[in-house]
Amino acid sequence: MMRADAQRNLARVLEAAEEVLARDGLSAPMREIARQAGVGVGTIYRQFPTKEALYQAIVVDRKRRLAEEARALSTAAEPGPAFFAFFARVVEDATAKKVFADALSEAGIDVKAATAGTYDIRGAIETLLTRAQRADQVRAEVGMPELLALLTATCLAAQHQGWDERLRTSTLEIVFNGLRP
Amino acid sequence: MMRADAQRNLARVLEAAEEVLARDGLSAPMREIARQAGVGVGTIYRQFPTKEALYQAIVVDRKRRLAEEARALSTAAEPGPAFFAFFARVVEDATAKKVFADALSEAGIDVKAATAGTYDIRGAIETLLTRAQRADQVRAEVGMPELLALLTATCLAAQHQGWDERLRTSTLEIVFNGLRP
Amino acid sequence: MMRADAQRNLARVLEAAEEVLARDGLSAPMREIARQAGVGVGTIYRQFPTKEALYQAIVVDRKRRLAEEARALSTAAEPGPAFFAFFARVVEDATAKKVFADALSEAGIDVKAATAGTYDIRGAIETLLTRAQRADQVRAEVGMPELLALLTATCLAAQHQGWDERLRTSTLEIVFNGLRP
Amino acid sequence: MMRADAQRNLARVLEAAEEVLARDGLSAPMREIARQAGVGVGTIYRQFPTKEALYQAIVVDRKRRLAEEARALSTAAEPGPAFFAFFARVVEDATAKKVFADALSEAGIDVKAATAGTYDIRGAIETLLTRAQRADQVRAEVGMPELLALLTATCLAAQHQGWDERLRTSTLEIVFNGLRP
DNA sequence: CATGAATGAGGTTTCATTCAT
DNA sequence: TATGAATGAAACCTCATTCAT
Repeated sequence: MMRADAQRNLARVLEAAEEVLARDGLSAPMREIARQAGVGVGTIYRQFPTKEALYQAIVVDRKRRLAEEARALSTAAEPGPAFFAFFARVVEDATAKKVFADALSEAGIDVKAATAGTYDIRGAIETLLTRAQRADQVRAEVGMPELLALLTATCLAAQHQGWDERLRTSTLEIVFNGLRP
Repeated sequence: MMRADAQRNLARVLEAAEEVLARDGLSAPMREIARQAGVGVGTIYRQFPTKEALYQAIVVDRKRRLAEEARALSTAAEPGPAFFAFFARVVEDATAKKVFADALSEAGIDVKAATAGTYDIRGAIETLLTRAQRADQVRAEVGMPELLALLTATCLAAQHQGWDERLRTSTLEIVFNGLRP
Repeated sequence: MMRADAQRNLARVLEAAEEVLARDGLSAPMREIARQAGVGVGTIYRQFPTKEALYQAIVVDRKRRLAEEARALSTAAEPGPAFFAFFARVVEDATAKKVFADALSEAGIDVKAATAGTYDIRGAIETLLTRAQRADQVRAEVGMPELLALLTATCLAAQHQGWDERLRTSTLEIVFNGLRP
Repeated sequence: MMRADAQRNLARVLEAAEEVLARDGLSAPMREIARQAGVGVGTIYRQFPTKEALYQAIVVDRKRRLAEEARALSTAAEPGPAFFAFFARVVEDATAKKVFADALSEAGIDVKAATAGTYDIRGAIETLLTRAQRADQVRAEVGMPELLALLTATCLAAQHQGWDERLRTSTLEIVFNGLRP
């Protein structure tokens, strides 16, 4: 009973935090997050000892979903479309729900440390890349650093500038052109 | 006579603000900027009535330099290399000196309004693009929205993740490949 | 349960504010009020979003007490003494506890708006006046504007100059002579 | 030449200070006074070492004018009308040009000390009072303390509430009735 | 265990005063 | 001598965090 309650509270807090922080920026008050979640601030602090910890949790949560999507596509029949679909999906996600990558970078939080060991998002993405390259759908000289750099870049800009679907599609088309052999 | 002093102080303040804000983010205390500039906080507030105003001034200053570079390249003999050199230069700039585009977006500052009318950075970039397209060095379907989106994206990521020269070069190569016909 | 604590704190804040502001004027630091009340500054700001709001609250509180006194006397057997007793009482109050009418005027606070609808102090005073005039204890040509003007005048001066009881009595005697038929 | 300049500057500063402080209250910035006077703040500080000193100077100036008026009326043929005319004149003055008596009280400035020895405003007023009493136009039991209390009271209220001529006349009529035998 | 009132350090901003020009 | 830029203390106010209820 209690565990169910706690679980639901945690989910509500994460959801509220994601929404509020996306809307009002990293400096949004904890009060506002609590209000949005319909709980007291103390309830948040029970789960997350610090505001930073709450941010980390959001990122971890998002990375978890990202890793799931990557893994789901890593066994697709067609490696090329799977790879580009994942890329497009991530950017779309960033536009709609925000990733906070920038905010987190700015806050000096070490995201890698927080997610290490929990699940292997990097490995999942690498699988998508390698398979696409083996299928000759992505140029061989594209490495993980470049891929992550491009992913981050498009996510950040999509989020910051609020790319609409049209702009997102046409811009990604250029990037995809650059990735293809 | 005092004017010279004021001018020098203003320059020092802008320089210090750029450095401190790049280092500590948008939430860096004004005190720190003042200390870095070697002036009192009141001196900053005399020139910039608000923290936001200071940010705007930095962005305006940076845009001015950008516009100058764009214009300088807009009459180059080879439009293609000029275009890509400008792109690379902007991203390099973002890595080294920061642009604060993200911070400014987050703060809800309308950068366009602040720079409108002073100089035409957009026009200067458009000239570069058009000339490169006429020289068949850039695909015809690339428009200003896509170009600005890609510029913003790479600048943001380069700044956030601290791209080194190697990563910058290889990543931009992919983007440039995408832009070329 | 916490409500009781908050209520007591609110009372302490109002009391402290009244005392400190009466002593040090409108420019007394909030810190001093907080110290006097034995709370943190944040506690005051939780109840009163702004310094002005705190002032308003004090005035409203004082007006409430004034209205109560006026109403209590409005059914007295002898309308004349009741009227003059009220007048004297208000001035005595101003001397002892301050009314801040001046401070509030200076701050540009619309006191009437703040108290309107809550209780009818003006009506209560008008009743006292009308009854005293019907009993032929106050000249017929005295209207509410003149009465309020005289009340304000004596309160302000009593507060500013710190009238002692002797001066208050003798000065009011002159004013009362002027009000009597 | 210089002396003439300085004299004119001093007058301009005093006038500007009176206007600005009357309009914006005691907390008006020195900058604003300087701007209104058309001089730099340094020029004010050359004449008045401190803001308080400037206030004092304004009060002294006003008292000087008041004393002049009192003396001018102290030899009038009819002591009664002279006395009441002076009273009315002072209140009218307070309405139009403000006296800052309250502001000065609030600032804790000892006005008496500042004016002592320079001219005898108190003596001039006392002469008016005594002559009016000898002419049986003012009640004998009215003393200087009561008179000054009433003057201050009406001036303060007139200033604070912005008495129009009508209210001023009718209210003073009541006070004058109280002063008459 | 959840709540939200209280805390108080620290942020932005103002302004009396000084002093180089 | 007049100016106004610079100073920096101190004001108001916010908000992460704690803790009594």
